[in-house]
Amino acid sequence: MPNALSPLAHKLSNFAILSETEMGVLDDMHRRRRNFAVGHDLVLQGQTRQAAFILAKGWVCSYKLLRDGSRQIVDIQIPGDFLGLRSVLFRTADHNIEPITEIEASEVLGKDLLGAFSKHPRLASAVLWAASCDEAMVVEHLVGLGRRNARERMAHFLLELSTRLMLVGLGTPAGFACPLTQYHLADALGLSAVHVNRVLRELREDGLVTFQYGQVTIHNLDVLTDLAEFDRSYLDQEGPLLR
Amino acid sequence: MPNALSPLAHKLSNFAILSETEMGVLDDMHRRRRNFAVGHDLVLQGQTRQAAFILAKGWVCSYKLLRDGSRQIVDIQIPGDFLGLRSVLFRTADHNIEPITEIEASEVLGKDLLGAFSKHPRLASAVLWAASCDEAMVVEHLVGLGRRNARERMAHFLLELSTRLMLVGLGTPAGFACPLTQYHLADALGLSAVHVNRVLRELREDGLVTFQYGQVTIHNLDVLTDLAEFDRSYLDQEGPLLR
DNA sequence: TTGTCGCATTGACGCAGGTTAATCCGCTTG
DNA sequence: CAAGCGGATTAACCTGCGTCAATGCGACAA
Repeated sequence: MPNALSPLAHKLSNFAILSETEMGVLDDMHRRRRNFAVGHDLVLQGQTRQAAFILAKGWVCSYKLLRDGSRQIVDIQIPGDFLGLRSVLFRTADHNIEPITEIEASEVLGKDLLGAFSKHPRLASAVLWAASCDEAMVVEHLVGLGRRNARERMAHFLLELSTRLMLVGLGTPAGFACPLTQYHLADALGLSAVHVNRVLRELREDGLVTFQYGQVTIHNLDVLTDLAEFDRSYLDQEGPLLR
Repeated sequence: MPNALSPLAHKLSNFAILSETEMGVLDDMHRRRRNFAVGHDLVLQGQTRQAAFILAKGWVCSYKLLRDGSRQIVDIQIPGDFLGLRSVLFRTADHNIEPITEIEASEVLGKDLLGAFSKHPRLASAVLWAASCDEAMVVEHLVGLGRRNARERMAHFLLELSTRLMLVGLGTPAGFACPLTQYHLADALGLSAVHVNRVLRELREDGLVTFQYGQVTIHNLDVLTDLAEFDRSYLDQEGPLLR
C-alpha cells in the first residue's frame, strides 16, 4: 500500500478508482484533526449544522435515545469509518455519537463536504456507496434483533466485530482488544445488562468465547460461526465497480 | 408538477437539481416495464447478476431468511421506491424481494445502472443519497425491535406507513388501503402472528387504530403518535442540497 | 484511611410474548 | 357440492429475558 494512504482512502478505493485530484480533496478533509474524550458526544440528536467526522483512532458508537431513558446503539464504529454522514445529508442529526474510548477524528464541515460532493461527484458516489454498504451491517443487526435469541445475537455481534477489526489490522482470528462494557453490549443487542452477563458466562462456560478484562478471546470459531449463522460476505468488498 | 415526471424523478429532485440529460437517463431506465405476481420474488438471496427495479405500482417487501425458516422483513416498499440497489452494488443479493400485491416495476440492468452512474455521477449521487435516507427508516425499525414493546412497535409501523403513503398520495390522515397480512406484520415487527393479532385487537378495543379487511383506519392519531413516540421528521425532505 | 463510583456478577421473581392447537370464515377449484 | 387453502381469531400453557436487589472489586479522590 502506498504511504500516507488514509484508512478512508483505502476503503473508498474499493468503490471507485479515484484520481489524484480526488485523493487530494480527501486529504484536505483531514486538516481539522480533533480529539474527543469519553463522555463528550460528537453529534447530538436534534442538533442542526452538524459536521461529519472521519475516525482515525479509537471507537465510537451511534445511538438513539428513547423517552424512557433507554437507548439503542445502532452501530459501533472503528478507525477508518465515516461518522455522521446522515446528520449532514439531513441537515439535522437523528442520532447521537459517543466516543467509547478517547478518539482522534478529522472534522469535515457540512458545507465543505457538500461543496466537495458538488465539485467531485465521483468522490461523492464513492463515499455514499461506502455508506450504502454500511447499511448492510445495520440490516444484519436488524435481523438479529428481530429473529435471533440472546446467545445468537451475542455470537454474531462478536464475530462481526472481529471480522471488521481484522480488515483494518486490529485483530487476529484468535481475538481482539475490546473497550466495550457489558452495558454497551446490552444497548447494542437490545438486551438488559444482567442478561448480557448471563449470556457471556454461558458462552465462556461452553468454551466458545471469553469477553473479559477488555479482551475478547475466540476459543471455538467454527461452533461460534455456526451458532450465529454468521456469513462474513456482507463485510467484504471485491474490487472497485466505478471506473 | 410537470407532466410525465415519474415518482422516482420527483423523489430524486429532493436531493439534486437534475439536468435535462440526467432526467433523460432516468426516463430511459423505465423502458423495461415488467409485471410480477405474488409469489414470484424479484430478487433472491445469494443470486448474482441481479437487476435493480423502480417500483411503479403495488407493494413489495425485502426480507432475509434464516436457517430455521423464520424470516425478518427489513423494509416495505411502495410506489416510487428503488429496489435492490444494494444487490447491484454488491454484485450478489443479500436479501429477497417479494411482491405483496401484483406489481409493476421497471427493471434496470446492473450494467446499465453502473454505466449511467459512471457517466452521470451527479445522478448517482442523487440516487445513492436517496438510498442513504432510506437507511434512516431501517434505523428506526432497528430501534423499535431493540427497545420498543409490541404495542409501540405496531403503532410506530402503522404511522410510518401512513406517512409514507400520504407523501405519494395513497392515503389520508384517517387511514389507507393496506394489502399486508398479519403474517407480514409479524415478520416485519419481529413478533409471532398470534401476538400480532392480540396487539391489533387491543389497539382496536382502545379506539386507536383498526387493521381489518385490507384497510387501516386511524381513530386517534394523537394518542397513537404519543404511544409510538413517532416523529415523522426522518421521512421528510427539505429541498435539494446538491445544486 | 474511608467513601464513592463504574462495572461485573449472581439470585429471586414476574411478565411479555412465543408455541401449540383448535375453530371459523371466505375463496377457489374439482 | 365437497374439499382444500390462506388468513384471522382465541385459549392454554410455557419460557426467555427483564427487573429488582444485593455483593464484590478495582480505581480514584478527599
